[in-house]
Amino acid sequence: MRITIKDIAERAGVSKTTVSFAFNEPGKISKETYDRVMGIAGELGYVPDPVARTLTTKRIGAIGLLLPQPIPEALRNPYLHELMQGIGAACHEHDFALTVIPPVKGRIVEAARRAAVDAILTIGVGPGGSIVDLLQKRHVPFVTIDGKPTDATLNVGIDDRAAARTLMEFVLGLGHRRIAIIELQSETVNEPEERSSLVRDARMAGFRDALDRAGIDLERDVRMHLTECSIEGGRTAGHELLARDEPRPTVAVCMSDVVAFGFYAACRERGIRIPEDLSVTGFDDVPYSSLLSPPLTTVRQPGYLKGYEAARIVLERLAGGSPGHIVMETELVTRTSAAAPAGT
Amino acid sequence: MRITIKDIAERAGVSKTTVSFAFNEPGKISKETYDRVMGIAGELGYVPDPVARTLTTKRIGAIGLLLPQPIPEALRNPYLHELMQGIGAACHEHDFALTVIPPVKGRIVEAARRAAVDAILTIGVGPGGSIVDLLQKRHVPFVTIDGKPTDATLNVGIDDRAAARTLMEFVLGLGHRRIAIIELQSETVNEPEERSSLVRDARMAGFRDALDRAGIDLERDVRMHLTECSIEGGRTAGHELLARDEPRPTVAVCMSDVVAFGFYAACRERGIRIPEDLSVTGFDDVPYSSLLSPPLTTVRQPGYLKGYEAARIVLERLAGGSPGHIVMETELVTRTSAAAPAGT
DNA sequence: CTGTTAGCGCCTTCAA
DNA sequence: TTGAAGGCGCTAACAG
Repeated sequence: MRITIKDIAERAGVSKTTVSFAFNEPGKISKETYDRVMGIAGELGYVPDPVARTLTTKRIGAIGLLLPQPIPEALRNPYLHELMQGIGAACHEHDFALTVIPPVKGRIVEAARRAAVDAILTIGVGPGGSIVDLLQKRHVPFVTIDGKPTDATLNVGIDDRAAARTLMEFVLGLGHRRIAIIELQSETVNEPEERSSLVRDARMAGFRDALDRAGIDLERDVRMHLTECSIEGGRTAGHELLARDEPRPTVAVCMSDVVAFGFYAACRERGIRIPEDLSVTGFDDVPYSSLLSPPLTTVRQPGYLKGYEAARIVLERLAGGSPGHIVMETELVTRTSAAAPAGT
Repeated sequence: MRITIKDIAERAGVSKTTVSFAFNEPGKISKETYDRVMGIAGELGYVPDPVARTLTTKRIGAIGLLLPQPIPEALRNPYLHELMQGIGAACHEHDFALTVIPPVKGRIVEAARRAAVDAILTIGVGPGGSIVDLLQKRHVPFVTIDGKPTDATLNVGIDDRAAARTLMEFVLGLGHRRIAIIELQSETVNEPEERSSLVRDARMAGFRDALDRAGIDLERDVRMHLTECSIEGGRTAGHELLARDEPRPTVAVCMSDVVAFGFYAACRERGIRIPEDLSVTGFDDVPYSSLLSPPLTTVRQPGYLKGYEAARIVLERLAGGSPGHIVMETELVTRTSAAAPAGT
């Protein structure tokens, strides 16, 4: 049997209220009672139960991060680490913990239903989903990251489409015409309706914008590869692409830096030089992108800041405020992994 | 006002129990009542409160990971990402969430005190600490990762000392005599008593074992650099070390891969070639270590598996089992970042 | 199959 | 400064 506030009260010959005060508002009781109560609490090893406490205070001290995939998969993407660091920074300011919430039995709504947190951050969730509906019912303030800004959903994001277009324009400007796009496949865990990836769709639209203008038909002239968002995913895609007999693309446009990393590995394993034999680009600009050889040409987006701002405004909401959407800047970072195609 | 089980019960003309059954054990009530109850719940937007539920079920569905530092700092080390992926895999099997718990006001005990979780994993906490004491009082099962196995604390770890010795022996075998060790500095957030780093101490002991045998005095002949465990920390240490006038060390032995990554950056910025001008070694063998150029010589330890096993056994404990300590294997991974010193 | 009655452990009015 | 009583929202016996 755990020892409770009642035990301490009895042993100290005071009421539960007094014990509660001792722990929460020591100023309200005399030093003598305080000492006596705390002394006994120490002896008996009493620690107030955080859950019971939450039931009345309505604060559990944690903000939830709703993941579209199981934790191991999700954490393979260093971009998420950036996001989490930013969220962690905001948590630090408010002494909050960060609860990472994976789908339950493949269902993200179910996870949202049972999450014991004060506020929630979602990744890539659209406004139409049942998650939004649920969170509203629960009265848990939430903010979407890389979602879709609407009246009903507060969002922190970037203009993925414009950023993707800029990147593709740069690639085209280099002279590339045989292009491969390494696209992110949807998580397999969610229900079909929730499964569309807003980010992927927006980036594809941006690519298409640039391609269209250059007179290139995405469906016909561009080689598409679907892959998991991880080093291994990129590596596999790289091998698949490089193993083909057809004329090799001159550039691999990866939808995420981490995928490009895997691509690097595949290239090395096959003796393909970057960028001499093949140009590679990424998206995100995580710290490793500048460490690899050659440094990766990519689109920088402020992952840390996105996480920080998202957490900050969801906490602001929790406190009764009404912050607005946030759109952040991106920047094309040209390094040496992408060059003009050979024979130009 | 939130809507509660009571509202549903009244509206449906049944007792709270029935509503509870509808949500938890639908088999125990008739289909008709079930439909009626759920219909009303749907209309009114009722979602059972996870916290209230926890008060009686004694299960909140989350396992806590107690961090010795604020989240942003801690997450700068990719080794932690590995650990978390493993923990996440175990969470997945049990439909648990993972609550990352940073120190509260610089105090890790305080964080442990208020964490609303079913079980706890700690990183690098010794058995003597107040944390262990507290967790025992709270009756929260816990397992230490990279801690110290004792009767009172279940631990999952490796033999850091032996691994470090093996690494240093390898370095010495290569012929290096001017050695620099890039050591991890303690987190600054914790109270002095909690601040010692078991891992760092064990690895230093291992280095010393090897050095002693080679007749090298660690205090006198080895250059020590303290640094934060991050890319930036390694980069800073690298610049400090390389900026000196004295004869440059021929090898930099980093206590963590991520520090070595930063060292790579510093070397590149100064035009120092690895390993021609300077050998570099790491510790952990995270995925990026084999992607960088040159691939990093390091000690592999199974981060993912450690996380997985730690979470698995703490959950086993939660379920009433009595698992034992786990010691995992390490392996020296010799790649090309370390070679014989120039002029050998 | 359904309802009644008790708590779970704590905080918080309101009085004293 | 302290105490008594009530309630937070839910589940868990135990009846019926």
